[in-house]
Amino acid sequence: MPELAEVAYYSKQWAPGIGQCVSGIWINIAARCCRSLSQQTACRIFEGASLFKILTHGKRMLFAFSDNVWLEIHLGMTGRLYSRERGSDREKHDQLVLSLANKDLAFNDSRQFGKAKLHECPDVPDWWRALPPQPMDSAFTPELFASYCAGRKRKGLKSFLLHQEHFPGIGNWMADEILWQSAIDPRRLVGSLSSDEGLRVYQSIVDVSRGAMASIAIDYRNPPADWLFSRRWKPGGICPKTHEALARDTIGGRTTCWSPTWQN
DNA sequence: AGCTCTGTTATCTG
DNA sequence: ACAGATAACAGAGC
Repeated sequence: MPELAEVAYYSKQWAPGIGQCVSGIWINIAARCCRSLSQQTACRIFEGASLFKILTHGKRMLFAFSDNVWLEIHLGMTGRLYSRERGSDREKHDQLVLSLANKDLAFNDSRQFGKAKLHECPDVPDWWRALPPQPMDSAFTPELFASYCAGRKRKGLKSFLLHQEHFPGIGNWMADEILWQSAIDPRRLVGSLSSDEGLRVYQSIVDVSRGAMASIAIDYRNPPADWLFSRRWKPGGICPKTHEALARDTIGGRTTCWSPTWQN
C-alpha cells in the first residue's frame, strides 16, 4: 500500500504520542520485520525516552525520541501505523507496540515485508542526512533529473521511476500516474526521451508527488478525480483522456496500467 | 484452488 | 557493468 504520501499519512498517526514517555514496549520478536530488534535491548534503550519528532523521507519514517533513541520504520507492502487508547487489545498482525502515557502506538504489518530498526545516536543519523531530495522538494530540479537520466539510458522508464535512490517515495501507482500524466509509454527507454519529453516526465513527477501530498497525506482522501488513480486498480478501467480501455501488463516486473493511444 | 498484490533483495541470465 | 526475469518473503482478497 504505502508510497510517498501514504507513508506521510501513516507517520502522522503516531503524532498523538508526541511529548509522551515510553512506559512499555511489546515486540513480535518472531516476525521477520522485527528481526533486528530484541525485546531486552528495546526495553533498555526506550527506558524513560519520550517521542519528540516524526520525520519521513520517501517510504522511510524516522521517529525521534529523547536519550539518543531513533526508531526507523519502513512499511513494506502492507504496513500501517495506528494510535490507540492506552491498554487497547493487540490486533492481528501487530508487530510492535509502544505504550506511552495515554496512547499505544502500533506498527501492524500482515505480510511482514516492512522493517523496524533502532538506532542510538545523538543527532539525526548521517545516512538520513545523505538521502537524496524528495521529488516534491525544490532541490529536485530538472537538472538533477537530467543527470539521473544520463546514467541510465538503456533502462526501462517504468522501472527507472521505481528506483528509490533517485525518486524516494515513488511506487507502482505513482510511476503509472506520472507516465500517464506525461503521455509517455511506460515501455520506453530512458535514453529515448527527447528533451521535451524528459521535461514532461520531470514535471509530472513533481505534480504527482505534490498532488499526492496535498490529498492522501492529509487525510487519506483520493487524489484529484481526473487522475488515472481511481481507474487503475481493476481490469476494465477507462482512460479519462481517450475514453478507451486502459491496458494492463507486466512491465519491469510490475503490474502496469496505461492508456495505449494516449501514451506513446 | 489458484492467482494477484501500492516493496525490496538476491541470484541468475543475456 | 547493466538490465531484465524470477523467486522469495507471508498473508489476505477475489
